Amino acid sequence: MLKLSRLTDYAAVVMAQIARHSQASHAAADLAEAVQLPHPTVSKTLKMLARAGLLVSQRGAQGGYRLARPASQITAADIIAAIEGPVAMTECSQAEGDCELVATCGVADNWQRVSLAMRTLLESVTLAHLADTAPIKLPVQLPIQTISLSAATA
Amino acid sequence: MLKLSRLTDYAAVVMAQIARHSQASHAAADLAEAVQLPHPTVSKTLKMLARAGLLVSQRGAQGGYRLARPASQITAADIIAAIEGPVAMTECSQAEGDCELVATCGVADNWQRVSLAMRTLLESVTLAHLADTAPIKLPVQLPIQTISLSAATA
DNA sequence: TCAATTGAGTACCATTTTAGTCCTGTATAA
DNA sequence: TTATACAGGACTAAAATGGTACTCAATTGA
Repeated sequence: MLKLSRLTDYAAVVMAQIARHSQASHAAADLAEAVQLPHPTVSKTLKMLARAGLLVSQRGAQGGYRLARPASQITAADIIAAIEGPVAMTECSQAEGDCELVATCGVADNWQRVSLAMRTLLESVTLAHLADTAPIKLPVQLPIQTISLSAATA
Repeated sequence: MLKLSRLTDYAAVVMAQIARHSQASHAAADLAEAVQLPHPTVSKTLKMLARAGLLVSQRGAQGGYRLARPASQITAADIIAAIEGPVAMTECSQAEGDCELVATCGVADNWQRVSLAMRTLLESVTLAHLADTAPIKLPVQLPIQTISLSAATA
């Protein structure tokens, strides 16, 4: 379904939770309680986010996690990449030359372009947007016209 | 990695192959040969595409598969949906009310908007685009500006 | 009417991915 | 120095995915 994995979903929720109180340090246990998810799973998610450089961790008493940079500078693509790896629609859009079907495939190039457009879209959504309880406005009818796909659009 | 499943990838390749010779009927075995993939897998993919109404099948000698409608009227979203189900980023963007974490989640609405934008993007890419050996031009820098995400864009 | 062709359907197995748990180690602050 | 809290890794269970095999049904044409 081209879905995010559950862990990625958790990551977004947890990040949003932290972003809403970005001054404080958040212990894994507190976050787990706040979002009603199992401790170990939240903990694992936090570790992945920290390793990806989106969070900084502080050990010891009064320690916890904080955003590594302002919420407006963390994108949805960052969060997804932290958990699932780089956003790419097909095998061959990640690393080129691995697919032995290139000759008969014939759609690789175009998939990569679509993939790129999706990545760009996800990069345009920031954590600040996600954490905002007021819904972001997405003029969803737009892309059809604005993202020109015809070869004529040189 | 927000990746397509391998079967979906196959589906796109096979559809493109059919689209390039849309007059003829294509036997599963021929297609498998053309795209260098195992027969049974291609066969399975074709059946899913046919059930989704993207292909029509003809049994018996000289039978095979043909496009149910012109390639320009079949979208990437159609193909993905045929194999993986509807494009949706999170559990709750498919059917509402199933997630018992709504209260603590706080990002559901915004994810749904992002999801919708992605679906729109995929709907704007047609099989005709994919099958075209000439790469489609995607002005990938555009969306950041054009797809306004700020709440100010009422 | 019969045989060859070709898709339909189903059941099944192997593999991989995903999710979740647990345990031990280490850094920090009070 | 002790309680707190993250780090890391090993491990298990469950689910999704991918692939195979086999049988049935429909169509064509000799």
